[in-house]
Amino acid sequence: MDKVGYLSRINIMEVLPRQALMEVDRDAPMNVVTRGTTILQPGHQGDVLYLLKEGRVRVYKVSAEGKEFTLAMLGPGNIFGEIGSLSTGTEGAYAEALEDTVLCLWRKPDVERIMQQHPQLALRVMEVLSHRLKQMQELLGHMAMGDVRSRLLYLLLRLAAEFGADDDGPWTLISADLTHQDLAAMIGTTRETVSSTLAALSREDLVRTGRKEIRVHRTRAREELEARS
DNA sequence: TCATTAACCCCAG
DNA sequence: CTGGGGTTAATGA
Repeated sequence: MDKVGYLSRINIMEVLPRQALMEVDRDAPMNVVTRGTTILQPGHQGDVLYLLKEGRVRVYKVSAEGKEFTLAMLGPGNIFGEIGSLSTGTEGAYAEALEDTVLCLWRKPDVERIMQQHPQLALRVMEVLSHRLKQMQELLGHMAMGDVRSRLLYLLLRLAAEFGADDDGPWTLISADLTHQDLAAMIGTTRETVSSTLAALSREDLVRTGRKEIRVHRTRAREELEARS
């Protein structure tokens, strides 16, 4: 796919005409980072917006004791970074490339110029960010109130919605290549607890686990979450 | 209820 | 063979 073609698949870019996309492409050259690279660090995030074209990026914070908490997993089509007071939620966080990743680095003056010329883009950004905000608020509610069991169920449902592939009737396969360690970092618990909680959920036939793969029964899981909260 | 510790197995690199 | 990942059980906050 050509470079402009790539750009048009970035969610917020859908609203731009081709000519504007070419302009963005000129301003924000492609950039390849290898798996494991730290893209963002607390404190050092210049006025840059990153457009994620290929690969996966994990956004996380580190506690004083050194424990990591994952804020978001981003896939192709997403944006992240900060320009001035326009924040995508990465402030004070790390961003790490989970695989070899292709992204564009879009600087503040260029972003502002395009936005002034194409107000639809600004509106689109607002939509994307407010959707993200809503999700974070929902997540926050579940994190603050629930026990591990319901936090995990909620997380699995969200992952199923984002990375899920319906394969077997009501069962949804979460194809995000996540370890128990990763799941633990997303709900603020430990590997062992995730493991035994998954085993328990599996006994109740709410999830099915195999080597490196997790399937969720979406309707049953959702009912369970409603019932117990 | 859950974190922690620790011991174990499995498997891919 | 080594290290990462998954599982289970005991203990104690």
